[in-house]
Amino acid sequence: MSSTVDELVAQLRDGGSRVTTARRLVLTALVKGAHHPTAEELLVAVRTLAPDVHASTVYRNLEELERLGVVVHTHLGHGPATYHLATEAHGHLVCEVCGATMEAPEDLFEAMAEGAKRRLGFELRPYHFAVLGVCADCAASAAAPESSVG
Amino acid sequence: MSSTVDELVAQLRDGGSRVTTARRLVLTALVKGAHHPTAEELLVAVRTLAPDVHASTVYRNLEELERLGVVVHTHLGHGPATYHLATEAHGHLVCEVCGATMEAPEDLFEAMAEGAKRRLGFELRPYHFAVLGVCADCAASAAAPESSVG
DNA sequence: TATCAAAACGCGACCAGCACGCAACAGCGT
DNA sequence: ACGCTGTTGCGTGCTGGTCGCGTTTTGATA
Repeated sequence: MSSTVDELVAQLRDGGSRVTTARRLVLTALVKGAHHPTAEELLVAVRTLAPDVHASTVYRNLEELERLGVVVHTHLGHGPATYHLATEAHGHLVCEVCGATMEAPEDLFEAMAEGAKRRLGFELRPYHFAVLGVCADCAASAAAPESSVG
Repeated sequence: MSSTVDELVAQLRDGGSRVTTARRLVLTALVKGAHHPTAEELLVAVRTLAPDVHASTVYRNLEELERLGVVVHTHLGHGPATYHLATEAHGHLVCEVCGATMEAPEDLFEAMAEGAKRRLGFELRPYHFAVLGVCADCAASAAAPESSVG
């Protein structure tokens, strides 16, 4: 599932894009770094190896990579967007209370997708925005007497 | 279903908040105005009757109204948040291609909510972010030869 | 009806997240 | 090695929203 940097670089060339240091480092950070990096976090990672890379370069690279279908971005909440490889696309469940993020099982959306398609002709792409809710832990805390987090 | 301004004003007083001109006008705009107004659109509506109301006043009022559970906000896409009365809360389906917004049938989320609860202990609140996808019209256009929107 | 503390307001400054224009630079086909 | 053109660094700008501060307004009380 997880692509190598070289494979992604090949995708770039196939798409007619050039392969630059900054671009390769962005891909490396996406392949080897944390799970849901923001543009800012990617910038930091890139700068550990190439300190002069500018923020707008990272934004432009992410835009280009997204155009080529190499990466996708997802909104997990009110903060900045998070990025990951298109091959790792998946839905997200985010707890409104504690902010915990979990990957949604692939089939969780199936019944809803099928219903939307059949009843409305609407083809769900439920990966772009997270689905919010309350995680098991926070639901338990809310039921308990002392905690009313807010 | 749709509350009156007076009822909402009563909710404000119950919550310990004062009732000001700006606040009443925000509520009026929410009750009588378009379906998914942004803060900016609410500001414009308010200003038709009270031209000197400041943007930050509208933002602060919406924040306070949300804290009191009178209104909720929803993100329909990458743009500004949209607001509506808490009594009218519902899920949204937004077309990634043409931007069309539709209200999701209440039961569309049922199977998914039940699955998330049973398998992950996660209580879905699927109203805060829209669920994206491709609407029937755009799906038809994409299938047709000439169009490949992007 | 007058008083007054606290809530809300107007205003401007500020912030995050990101887009853009431009000149210099660098990838890569030749 | 050359040159075309995509990419970069840098600054500047934009949108959507927040914050601090001094003034005004609300509404409980006298």
